[in-house]
Amino acid sequence: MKGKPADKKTIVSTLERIALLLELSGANPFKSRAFQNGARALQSYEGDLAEGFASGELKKIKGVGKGILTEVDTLLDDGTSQALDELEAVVPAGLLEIAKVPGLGPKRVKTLYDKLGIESLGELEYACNENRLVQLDGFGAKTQEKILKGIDAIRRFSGRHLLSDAWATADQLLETIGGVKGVEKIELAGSLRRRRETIKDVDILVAADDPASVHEALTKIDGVEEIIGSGDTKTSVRLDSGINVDLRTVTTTQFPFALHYFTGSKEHNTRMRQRAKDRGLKLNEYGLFPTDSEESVDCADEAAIFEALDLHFVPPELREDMGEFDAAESDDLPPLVAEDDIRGVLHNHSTWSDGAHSVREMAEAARAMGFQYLGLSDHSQSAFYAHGLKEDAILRQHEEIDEVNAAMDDFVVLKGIESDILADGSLDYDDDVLERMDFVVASVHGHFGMSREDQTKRCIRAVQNPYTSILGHPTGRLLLGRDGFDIDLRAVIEAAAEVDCALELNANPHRLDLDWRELRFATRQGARISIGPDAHRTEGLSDLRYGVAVARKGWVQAGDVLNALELDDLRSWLRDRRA
DNA sequence: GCCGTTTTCGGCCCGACTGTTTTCAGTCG
Repeated sequence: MKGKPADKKTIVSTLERIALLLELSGANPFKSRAFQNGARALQSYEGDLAEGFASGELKKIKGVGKGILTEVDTLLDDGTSQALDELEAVVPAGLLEIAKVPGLGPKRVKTLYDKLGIESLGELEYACNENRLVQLDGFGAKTQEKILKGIDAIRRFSGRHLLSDAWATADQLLETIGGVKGVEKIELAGSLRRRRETIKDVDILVAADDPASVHEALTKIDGVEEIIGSGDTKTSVRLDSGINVDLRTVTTTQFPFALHYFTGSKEHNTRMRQRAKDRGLKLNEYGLFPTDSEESVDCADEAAIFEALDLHFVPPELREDMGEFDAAESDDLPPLVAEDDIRGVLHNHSTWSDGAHSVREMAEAARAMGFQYLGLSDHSQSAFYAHGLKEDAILRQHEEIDEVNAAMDDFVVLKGIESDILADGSLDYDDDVLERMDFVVASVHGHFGMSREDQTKRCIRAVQNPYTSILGHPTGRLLLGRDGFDIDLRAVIEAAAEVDCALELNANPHRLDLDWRELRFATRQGARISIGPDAHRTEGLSDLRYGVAVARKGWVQAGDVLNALELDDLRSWLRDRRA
């Protein structure tokens, strides 16, 4: 069936789908991995895939060979993939769902399908209730019970959690378990330490004299709903919030190796191990071993492990095998932005639109956090749902801001607006109103369903408007809720960089938009990033920490961040932008 | 399927835990 050309995202996800289907079809597992690797390699390819294919650049990428290029070719041409079509003809779609049940991998999913004809979650549940799994080789009563629980959990929880929720849970656990007698070291590991935007489970690593008491402490914590598993070195529990916690114990000597290992990512670890192997060493969670030796190389901390493999220290946020090895080899790792670098915040709401606190309350809270300025950007007139401001309300709000400013000599409230970007890409007020603003955040709040082409044009027009200081939450996504709207994001980023319009990294934990994967592209184009809390109450200001965390993950430096500027520098930047 | 300053064939990261076994396969991270 002829279709339209696939974009990069579709091509990457198609290759990943092929990899999973290959596993489920019982093919050579290395073939499946090859497709996974190929998908990853293309994902991190900076250029345009169609151009790269035409010029022969894609052929040079490690992990992309003849077989994968064949699929890419047809996907680029008409969006089809013969490999995918053939696999989908053989493997029922429901098996992909079933593979998400904890404890069920490709082998068992295949067994269930081959022996019992199970090809959907519902059928699986029915078969468990009919006690039909126990008759199969390798299955037993406990497995059946576990699968039923897994199906239930999938339905109750998406299985993933916001960075903010997982982080808050982890902070509490670190305090409680860190207080257990005999605990020498305790650290967060896993995707939470890497600051991924959503988290599957909280990983905690402990070095302790008496591991058993540490494991016991976790199982006794308030809010433990189920103990999933418990051994000498690992305990897993599910909290009533639905968050899973994995606790591992090691010795003090092993700690740095285990911390690195359990921090991941899996892809980063694979590269590290290969790198160790290339140097005649074996790396695992217990140490770094020369060939034929039981004695590990001595490493006091993670930095020493990197050093032993001729690398500079890679901050956890960057460990995604997305360029950190090249940078760590050549000492090109950037100094990442830190919370201390932030001088103020530029996207906030007050009671004038849909916020919960007044101008003065927001200002005092921001000042107490050590900021120099607060940019107030209430909603614009088209945003009826959020009590957007008409022109006369803007005038009155500005009077109130002047009063608040007059009462503070070491802090400034900047006059801004979060202007809806209308369907045609224009802003929500006439120029003479925008002229009165210190800054403008322009955001899409409606017409999400426009075509990719029109949406792209719309946002490019908005960033090219000299009154637009910042493009707000550029994709409109809500994590675990809805995908961003269809848009050629890179084209918008390039357009913004061209005219020096800043891009927002919205720090609200539900958004974290711009995505960290795009931040590096944006800063390379020279675009400024505004880390905005989008606070609707004073407490919301502290969401900034999630924004900074994700900015770090996107290789952002203080010099890239608009609101790391001192007030005077920010003001002149805003003036220049408009000029 | 991909890769190769020992290779065009024969590898492809490694270990813990679980549940099923009676020495191990499958799953997970």
